[in-house]
Amino acid sequence: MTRVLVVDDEPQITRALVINLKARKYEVDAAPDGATALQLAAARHPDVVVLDLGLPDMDGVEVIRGLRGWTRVPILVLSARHSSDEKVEALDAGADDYVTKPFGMDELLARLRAAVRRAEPTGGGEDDVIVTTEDFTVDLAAKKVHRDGRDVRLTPTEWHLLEVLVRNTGRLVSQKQLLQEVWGPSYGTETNYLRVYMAQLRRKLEVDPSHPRHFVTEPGMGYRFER
Amino acid sequence: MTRVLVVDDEPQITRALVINLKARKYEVDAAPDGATALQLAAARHPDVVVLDLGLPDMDGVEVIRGLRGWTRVPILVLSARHSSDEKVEALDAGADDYVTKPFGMDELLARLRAAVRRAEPTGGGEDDVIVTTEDFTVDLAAKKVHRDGRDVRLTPTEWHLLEVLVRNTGRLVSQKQLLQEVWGPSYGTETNYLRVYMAQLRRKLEVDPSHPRHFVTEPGMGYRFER
DNA sequence: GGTGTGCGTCAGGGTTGTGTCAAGGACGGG
DNA sequence: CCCGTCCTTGACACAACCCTGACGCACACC
Repeated sequence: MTRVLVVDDEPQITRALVINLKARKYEVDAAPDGATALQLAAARHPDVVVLDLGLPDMDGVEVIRGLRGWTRVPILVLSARHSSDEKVEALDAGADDYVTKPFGMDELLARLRAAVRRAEPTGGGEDDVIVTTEDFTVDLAAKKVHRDGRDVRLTPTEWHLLEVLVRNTGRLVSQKQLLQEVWGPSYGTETNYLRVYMAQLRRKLEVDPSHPRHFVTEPGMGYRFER
Repeated sequence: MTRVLVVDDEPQITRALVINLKARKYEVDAAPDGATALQLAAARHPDVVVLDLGLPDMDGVEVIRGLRGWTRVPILVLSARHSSDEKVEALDAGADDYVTKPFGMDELLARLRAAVRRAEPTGGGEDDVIVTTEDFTVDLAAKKVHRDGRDVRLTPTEWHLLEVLVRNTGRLVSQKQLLQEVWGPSYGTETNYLRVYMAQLRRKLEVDPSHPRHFVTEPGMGYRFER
């Protein structure tokens, strides 16, 4: 769940924000002043900070600097002041966005979503899904199979077949399902394809291809991958 | 140098932006419509996009979606419309910020700096910007390739291709992904480009280009960079 | 014991994909 | 305006891959 830190000294604004955010399944902390804000930020590690610049104890820009000293958490500034200088100062101090009061709740929430979204880990960083057996390992992300200290070369069709089986480890996959996932929806009866390619997978991956241990045939039904 | 793509159909606004940006040492491209914008974005890979929503040929939100299909480049939206719905739609489509016209140049520039700043690579998790193999080294930060004690000259396209492969060291990168990341989202089937440029990379970096050791072909699937 | 069905194995040939080369065109700098 | 660099495009040889048919085997059933 996304955690938001709301920093504002006006109770009615804080309350409105908290209610709206909680209704949208955000987890919300609230701080009425800068000192509490910095403390809460350190303790709770929010995913985004909504910060009113007009605080009783310290300048809002100081709060931004205090946060930026150790975190890149998105900071969305609220302020009653429209002056350009104020905005520039806050943004250059490290704020991510600047909304002037009075603000529309819809817009604020949209800006908040945008701030949270772009802080998300980069899409490229897929966690490596690696499946290990006693005889070989399959890295689904890198599309790599490792065996006896070396990489095993698989053709596209072999890969596709292996992928479907491994994603259903331990489960029986019907011949029809395999055919349709690998060769396309218009296939379903060409079981000879399966026989050929299962044989190739076994030859490349099984210790004793004629007595398969991982790629098990369920006669009349389908195949099953066992670790 | 930071590269900015300005998308606006009003010449006076474009001109004002271009002048102000160039004075601050930004490199600027300009597009008068959505189609040109998408094309330029693919060709030039800007560090930030300033986008007017009121374009002659297509809806600005469509431009946002077109960009978000393949890149996370910061998008700063300009618009004459103050309506909350417009803002929410643009932000949720993937825009990073929304500025209503008329806008103050100081504020716009500050928001632009903020957008560029937060897009910078994370200071904390410094990955290896230098990748070393037995035969050559690649410095991703300095955009340099070193081999046998001297720098290797790469063309922009060669470098881009190398960069994508190196950032996915060990992982298979599909031909489609390579084409889209290097040549732009509208490419995906022009595998002959890949063949030509892979050959050039191998000629410049492999000890034995006809028996590549680092730039491995996975027939029918893609290419893989191995250290 | 014969017969049918499903599965595993093998090798050839057509199809698709890849490496390589060279020519033409776009672009920018001198 | 010319020249060099870079990108695009087409042609061709070669390699890899996929499909196909034939055969053997195991098992179940008649």
